[in-house]
Amino acid sequence: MLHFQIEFGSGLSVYRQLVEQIRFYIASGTLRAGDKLPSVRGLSKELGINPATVVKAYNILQNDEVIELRQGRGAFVLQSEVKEKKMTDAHFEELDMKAKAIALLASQLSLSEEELQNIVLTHYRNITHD
Amino acid sequence: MLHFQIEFGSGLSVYRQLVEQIRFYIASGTLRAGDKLPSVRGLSKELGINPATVVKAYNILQNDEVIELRQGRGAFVLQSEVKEKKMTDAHFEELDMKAKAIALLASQLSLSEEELQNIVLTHYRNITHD
DNA sequence: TGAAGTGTATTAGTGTTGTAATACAGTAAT
DNA sequence: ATTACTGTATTACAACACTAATACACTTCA
Repeated sequence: MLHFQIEFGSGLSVYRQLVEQIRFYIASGTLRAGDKLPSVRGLSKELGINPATVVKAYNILQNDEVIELRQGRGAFVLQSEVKEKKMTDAHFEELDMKAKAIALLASQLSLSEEELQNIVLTHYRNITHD
Repeated sequence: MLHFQIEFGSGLSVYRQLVEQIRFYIASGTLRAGDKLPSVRGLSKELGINPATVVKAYNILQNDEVIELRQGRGAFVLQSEVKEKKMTDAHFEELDMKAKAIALLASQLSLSEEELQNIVLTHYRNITHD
């Protein structure tokens, strides 16, 4: 059973969080090619958000050829492989900013170096190792 | 010389990015108590953003008692210590989401486990070690 | 056939975010 | 006093994010 976690005070819009999480599930192998995603109405009800918000997320993923939408059928995963991105300056800046943010949060929560490392690497291995 | 990096397509609003980066500079010791922040007009011009956006970021930080705004003088850092947060479920979810996002990005950019670990830990040590 | 489930589309309204232009008020240096 | 720097405040505007309600069209299954 798929589980989505939406943070409402995070500053990141709901549809972007959805896109990000679905991408992660595909990259980590939890969702594979051909798998069916939750229906627009079902997911919107489960998360307490508007159907149009789910539609927006699904449309973005369809546009990126990550999923396919079939009227009357549902939404289905197209790719199970991770598309690689070219390493650009912009990508590095993005990564660096995310790293700064997570390091700051971890320090504020008094996490040790090992705990922080553990959380990040667990997710990384989840994606790459499978 | 302070340097701010704003990502416009990131989905995170400009004022939030500013708040986040200033918090990081304070936590890492680059900015210390009593230090003067860039002026509203100066920073808005440097970053090519609207003065009101800088004002919004500064007001949030003032509200959190991180900086102090003095009319005619400028903006000054109040604290140089990092306020610790209690570890709540919400905080853990936030950390976990950030970890997922950074792990996914790193894998898409073909970064090795060591490279990812290096970037995150460098920032973490930058904050905690000083 | 009919019902229940899918995605699709439209319109309207609200709140947030950021821009733009302008004016006011306090501080510091000359 | 004057000048040039500070933060403060207001109003208007545009784009984005999300909600709400409604209707349409396709698919599946009993």
